[in-house]
Amino acid sequence: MISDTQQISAILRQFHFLQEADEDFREIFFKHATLSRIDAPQPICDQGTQCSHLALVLEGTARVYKLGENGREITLYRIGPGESCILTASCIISGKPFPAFAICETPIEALVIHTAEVKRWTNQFTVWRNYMFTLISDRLGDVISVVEEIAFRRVDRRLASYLLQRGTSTGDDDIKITHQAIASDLGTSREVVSRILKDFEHQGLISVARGFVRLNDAQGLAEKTHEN
Amino acid sequence: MISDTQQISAILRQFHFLQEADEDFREIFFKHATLSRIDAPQPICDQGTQCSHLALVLEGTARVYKLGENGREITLYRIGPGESCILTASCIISGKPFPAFAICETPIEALVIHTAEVKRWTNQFTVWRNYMFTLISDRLGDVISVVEEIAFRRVDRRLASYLLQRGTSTGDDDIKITHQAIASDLGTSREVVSRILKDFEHQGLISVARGFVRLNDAQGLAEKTHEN
DNA sequence: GGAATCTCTGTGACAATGTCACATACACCC
DNA sequence: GGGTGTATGTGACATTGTCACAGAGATTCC
Repeated sequence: MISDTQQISAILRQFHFLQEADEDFREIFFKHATLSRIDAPQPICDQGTQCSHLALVLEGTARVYKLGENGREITLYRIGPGESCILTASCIISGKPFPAFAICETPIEALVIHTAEVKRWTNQFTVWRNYMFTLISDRLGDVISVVEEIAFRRVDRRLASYLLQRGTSTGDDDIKITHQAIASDLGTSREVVSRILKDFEHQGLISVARGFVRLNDAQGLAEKTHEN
Repeated sequence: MISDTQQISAILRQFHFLQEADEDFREIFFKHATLSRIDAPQPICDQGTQCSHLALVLEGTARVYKLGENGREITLYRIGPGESCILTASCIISGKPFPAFAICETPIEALVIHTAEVKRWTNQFTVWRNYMFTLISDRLGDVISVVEEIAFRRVDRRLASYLLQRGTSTGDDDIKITHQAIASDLGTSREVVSRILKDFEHQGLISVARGFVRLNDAQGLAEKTHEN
């Protein structure tokens, strides 16, 4: 139950579908939503488990990933403010177990809604239903993009894209991350990442140090993303 | 508009959700559904196009795949009898362009429903809505499996699994397929497939000839799927 | 029948990527 | 300062992808 006016208006700003909702639905929504905090780093969903709640993220990010037999990982997508773990939703609706792992990357503040409500609203409210459909469609698109990336693009180009994206998203040219973490995002191994980073460094595009990467020549890096 | 009683009962047998539907929805469904035939091989949806119809497949199969810059392909999933192109549905709902290619593999007989109806039913009928959600969830699961496969499993093991599956699905030990087609399904290149098939042949597991593969030792092939 | 022309498969060389074992370097704690 | 983690570097080798081109069936056309 959420009643703080300030909180409610903050939530409305994040979740666009609530703005379009009528009073009826909003009332029910805030009545059943619970504000919850999760500390990072911490697993949220484990592969093969059933989901009992849906989380709408207000603050912080979570990472949804697959784990390979050999211990390698690959990130399927991230969930940030204004988004929601649709895989959870998908599991709720289809009743299937969660097919991946989800982990809290930064402390998360989220609205938590019980499975039963999610189901009820899906049948009852068009606004909510559309929100759910859009989420699932978007994630399907995300995952298809991941397939495309790993199936067809060379690792060095993907790494270049990755660094640029990480750089601009933080607004900074210093990226605080380990080689292992990059490898886990891209679905490759640490050694490969180290090798390519060293290459980029020799070419003067970046500087690497323990735990971070600095972009020196974003322009040059951008060229690496498409052709050799 | 579909009115032939025989046809209707055949359709009911294929699409489980229609059996659970009330008379109301069924009537509307058959009123707006059109029976359509597509000859193979023929592209159905092209990447980047908008979808104007949703197809529920009665007979035949279609393949949904991604195309890489270098001309390589990878199959995301197939659509068979009783299924439907959910990517289309997803696009219809989110209004986004189709993010892949779809092609007719065998002659297809399908029920075609216009976008407007799909949207209307989704808001109006619980049965239909659930059908749509289940489809999207299932496909999301399929695509996630593809990610797992290409990210973590070795090609030889995937190929062994592929052959076994192809074999049992036809009920025959002779699989009529070219190396290129296998490569396109697995998202690798023809040369790699040829190499591994030759390996398998030397080990007495299969026989290969122009345009087909014969399984000689399914047991041995099954062992190849998990460990060296 | 035989030549021309497809499509399909085979092959070797090499580049890119993944794996393994182990060395080295840095950070932090006591 | 030494010990203990964690992060990175490196070389050897296996797997996979790419390229260029060679043959081997199949088909068509004369």
